[in-house]
Amino acid sequence: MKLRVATWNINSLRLRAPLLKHLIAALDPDVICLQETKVPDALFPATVPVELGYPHVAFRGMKGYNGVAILSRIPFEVDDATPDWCAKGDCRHLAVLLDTKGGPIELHDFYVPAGGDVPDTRENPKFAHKLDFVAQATDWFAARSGLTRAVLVGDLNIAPLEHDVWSHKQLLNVVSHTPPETAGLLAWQNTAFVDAVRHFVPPGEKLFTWWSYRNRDWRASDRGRRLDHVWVTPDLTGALTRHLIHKDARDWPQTSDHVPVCVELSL
DNA sequence: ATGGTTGAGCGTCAA
Repeated sequence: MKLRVATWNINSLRLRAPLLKHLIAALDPDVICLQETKVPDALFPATVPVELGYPHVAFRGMKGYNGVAILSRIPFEVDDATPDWCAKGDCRHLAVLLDTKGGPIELHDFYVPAGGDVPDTRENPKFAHKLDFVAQATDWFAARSGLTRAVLVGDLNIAPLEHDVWSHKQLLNVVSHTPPETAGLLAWQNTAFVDAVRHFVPPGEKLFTWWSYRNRDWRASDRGRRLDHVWVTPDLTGALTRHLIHKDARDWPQTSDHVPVCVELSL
């Protein structure tokens, strides 16, 4: 069977729910993982996924900030035993077991803290939180050695490779591409995963999923970063059939500053 | 070096 998993930082689900039909038309995903839904669970727009053909839904949200959701055509079971990262209760992770042929696929949807502006843990508690979050996630996956049939997606808010940013040199001291962040993210990845998008695109090629709102012409300036990721456990690399970074989404009316990223597996 | 824009929800904070 074919399994397509998409991830998108939607930057307010209620505001941009109408754009999901464009995402579905372009990518035809079986599962959609969202971040920054910015909606408390009690106000989750429950009819939206059903009307789009995604009747299986999980969400973890709060007022104003953060929030993740998984919309699926495939039935799943929610893993309720995931950690409360950094003991903040801030709705940055959902894990489900997808009911796929050949056994369940464990799917993680993460929204890693952005980390504020100053890349110094003493001056900036948000940066410390970001590094702590990545370290805790690293430890948690490291303790689950031998993990197989797992997919991890999300807005990880770190561009780990030199060509994951428009200028490696100019961003080395900018939050999202500093050495402690990139080393931390790669350590996390190396606990159990391979980078499913770089499986298709060589590391020497520029690859971005986010362009700031603060550029008049995002495409012309092209000062992007690859903050959104899809990882798979090594046993699934042979099943990877294609990837899609839907850059055109950055031109949708009133869109997110992130674009959807999608990977297809043939299981 | 600085400023640039957007969302939530009405103060600013977060990104």
